[in-house]
Amino acid sequence: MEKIKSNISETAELFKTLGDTSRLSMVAMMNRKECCVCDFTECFGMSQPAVSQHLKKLRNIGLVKARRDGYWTYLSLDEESRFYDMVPYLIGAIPGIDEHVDRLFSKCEGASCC
Amino acid sequence: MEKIKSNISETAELFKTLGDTSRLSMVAMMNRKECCVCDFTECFGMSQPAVSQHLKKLRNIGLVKARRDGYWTYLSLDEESRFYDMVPYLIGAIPGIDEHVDRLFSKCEGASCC
DNA sequence: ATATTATATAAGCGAATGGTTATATGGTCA
DNA sequence: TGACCATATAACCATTCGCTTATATAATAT
Repeated sequence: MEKIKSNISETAELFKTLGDTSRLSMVAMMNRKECCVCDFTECFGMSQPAVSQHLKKLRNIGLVKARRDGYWTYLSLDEESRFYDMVPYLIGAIPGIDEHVDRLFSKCEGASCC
Repeated sequence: MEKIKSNISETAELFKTLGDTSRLSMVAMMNRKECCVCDFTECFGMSQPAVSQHLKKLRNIGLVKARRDGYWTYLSLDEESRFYDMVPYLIGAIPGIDEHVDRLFSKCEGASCC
């Protein structure tokens, strides 16, 4: 009974978290491959703390996990997440998403991790 | 090019709008059948202006349309909306949604439109 | 006309959001 | 050790959110 209610609010929380252009784009990128924090700062032209705070929200709902390797931290969709299976559909529903993600990745060729 | 970007932000806007438990529940109810404003005030125990403002957001993104009949205004998902086809999937992805919507509808039996 | 009913809008308020700059953390390398 | 790098966190600020109360609007009904 209460579990149902919490399912609703958890799903609402997912949508809320995806309801930001930057985070939605990040998830779209991670839906294609693992990404480095510096990829995001590079291709969004966004400050490092801003990226870090967006990623924190994505980690907080369990959608994204982090892996550290030397200097860099790599982010990817967490296949343990209850939302994991929804992501490809949600992202796939965005018209022109493939071109958008292409363009974003082409912008982060200068990122320090590359 | 710019069109793609706007697709992203429009989709983000959709998620943001659905990222609220009340609005998500309203959409889940309308996904089953047309609803009256007073249904919502009744089953959410929410004030009339609060409901009205939530509905305005749903109408602003074109997801919901209104039909007036005498005293009452009836709301439903707008089949003209670019998001219309996504709704059943998005709602269907919420665990236990059917029971939740059942419970909500059972709460609005006292609504003035009935 | 006037009263009544459902709904919309306006104004105000506390809380949350998303950015900023400054600083802390923690791994790497000389 | 100490300097350096990527990332996280803290503190702050302007804007947005979601509610409230009060009032406006528009369709009945008497």
